[in-house]
Amino acid sequence: MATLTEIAARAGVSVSVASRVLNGDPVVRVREETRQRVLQAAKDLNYSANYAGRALRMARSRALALIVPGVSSPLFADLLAGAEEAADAADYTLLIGRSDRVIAGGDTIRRLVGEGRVDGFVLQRSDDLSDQALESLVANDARVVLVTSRTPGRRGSVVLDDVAGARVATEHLISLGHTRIALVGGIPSSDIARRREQGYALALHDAGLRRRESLVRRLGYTPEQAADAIDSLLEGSPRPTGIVVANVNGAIGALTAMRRHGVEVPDDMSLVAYHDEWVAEHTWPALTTVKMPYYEVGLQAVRSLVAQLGGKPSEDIVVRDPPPLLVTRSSTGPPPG
Amino acid sequence: MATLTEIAARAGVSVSVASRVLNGDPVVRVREETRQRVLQAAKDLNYSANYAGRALRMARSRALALIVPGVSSPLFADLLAGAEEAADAADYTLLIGRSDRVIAGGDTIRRLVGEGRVDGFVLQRSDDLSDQALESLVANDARVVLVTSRTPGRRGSVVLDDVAGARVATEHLISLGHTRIALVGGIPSSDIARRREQGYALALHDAGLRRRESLVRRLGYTPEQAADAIDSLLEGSPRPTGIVVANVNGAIGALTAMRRHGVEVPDDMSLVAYHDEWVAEHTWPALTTVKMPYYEVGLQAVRSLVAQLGGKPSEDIVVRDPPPLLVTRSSTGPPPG
DNA sequence: CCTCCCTGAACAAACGATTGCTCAAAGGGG
DNA sequence: CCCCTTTGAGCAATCGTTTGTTCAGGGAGG
Repeated sequence: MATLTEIAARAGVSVSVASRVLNGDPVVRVREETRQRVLQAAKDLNYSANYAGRALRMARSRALALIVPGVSSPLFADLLAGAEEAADAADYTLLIGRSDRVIAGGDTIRRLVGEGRVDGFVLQRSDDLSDQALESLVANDARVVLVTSRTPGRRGSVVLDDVAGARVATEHLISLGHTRIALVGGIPSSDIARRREQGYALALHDAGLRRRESLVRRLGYTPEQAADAIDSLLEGSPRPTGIVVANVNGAIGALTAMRRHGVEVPDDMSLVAYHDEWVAEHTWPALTTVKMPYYEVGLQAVRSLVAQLGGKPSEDIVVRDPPPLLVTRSSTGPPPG
Repeated sequence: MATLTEIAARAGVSVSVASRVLNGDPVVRVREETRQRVLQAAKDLNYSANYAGRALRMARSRALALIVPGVSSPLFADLLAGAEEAADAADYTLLIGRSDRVIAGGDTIRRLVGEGRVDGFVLQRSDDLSDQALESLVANDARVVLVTSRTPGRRGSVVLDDVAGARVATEHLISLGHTRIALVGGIPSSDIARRREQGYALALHDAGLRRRESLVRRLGYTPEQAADAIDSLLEGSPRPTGIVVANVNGAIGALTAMRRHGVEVPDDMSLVAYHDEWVAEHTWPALTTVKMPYYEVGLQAVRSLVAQLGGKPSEDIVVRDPPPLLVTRSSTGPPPG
């Protein structure tokens, strides 16, 4: 908790010299010996610049917020790791907030930007954060980058290549010989869900397979919603032999539902999930998944935000590198018969 | 981004009056009409006090950090929710940090306190955060409250009632008629693991059952470590008929291992896990668990920290309310035969 | 010897909010 | 009519940094 004044006193210089030396100000003109004295004093007193003083003077907090719907997913852990990496590299502090608190009227987030605690934020929308609520957040002059999801009319986003990811999942089933392939997808109002469905459709089309509306469900990504989708698919006819579940949490609910129906996976029916997380390895049967590059999304999002703060125009990025990775486990196999 | 100066100008008063009115300073003496003008001006301009200015003057950031080993567990989500609740109530902003970054030499955390960005923090140690590293963190005059785990010689902690929780798990198996009950526990150097083992031992003792060292494994909480523990337990003799796994992640690995050995759960062997999270409902079979009050730990930890910042002495709390809750699902049943 | 320029460093003004003091005007009591 | 108290509000210092500007001294060139 040493102040710059104390450093200066100990080094026998003025605060301005101390400041310039410690910040490596290119304008500085000091004797090497003086410079060393300042550096030594700072080290002795374990100095680090008081955040409030600096932020006040600079009108910049050098902090960024990562605001997400839920904090408890391994997917989020990857996103966070990437974001932290980029924030560290740019010498920003990264704060974490939950977007449901934005909705809940908790003004945590609003205060974060309103009080100038952060210079900008990376926002992963939850499906129930309305466009309007979003805009009210963004109304302040804080800079924003959206991740995984986009909003028409708003620039600044980093998203996964959902089309390619869903395509990889679908093509895996096709290559195993499946022809009746169902999709358990997200709600149609979500741009993410639409992109994934598009990838699914493209894969079918390229393989010369017919896309049947009766094999598509658009209920949502929770285990319960996916279970409902499975119930309904199993009642229909013809039954699919392979299912693409557009989210790993949904796939877990799907497995439960299929077990309830006495459907053996993968002997009776194959299941491939979009997204990979550790629990996929421990379900029964272990889930075949498509791993998407969340780490890179976090990384690029923060980089893009920092660039924006530096005055660069905002950009819309699709992360294609690394490409979606098929992780083959035990939930997929050739169709029965 | 309106400043106090702008508010004052708009209301036709001095900044000092504006400040006092907006902060409800009891010393203030203003005409009601003047007061209203200030309030109105603040509302018109959507004023919120600049954080840096206030923090500088007050030498307080009114921010707290919650520092945890990993961010991707539903258990953490509960802890976080409680902490946020308490922080909001006390009008503090809550930041989140990862303790592995403390170790990794990333000085994110050190900066958090060194630069005065936070007034104190709640720390959940990871097992590999050495006492020494901990002390170096705490060396600064920032206040700290430890959660879930304790360190001898350091005051200020909030922990679960691990003894009671492990006891509930064990007693559940006892009440089903099991007599050969194994424990898959954590590493002995952890105080958490020791308390859970103690609860297990107490339950056996109270039921008049013999505690056999050959039925205890102390490898750790990851799925892999628990799987190893199961492998070794199944080779031994006599085989247990019921197993307490001292962590839900471990239980998932245990299920995988038991399936590999052809052991039917719960017909051949019962499994009860310490900690409840949503995935426990979707494993096969669904896991019987003991739910622990993580939310309250977060709540109490922040409350205690805030009290400490207010000058109160630090305290060591064991959260006993609500008590451990047995969630019965499908992984437990009477012993075979 | 005078002037000019460079070096090395200090001065001082912000940034926005808080808070102890001061101060003018009004009101009341003697 | 004068003095004292109370009311209502403004003044100004301060927190720790950054940064544009000033300034003293010394050396070099004319």
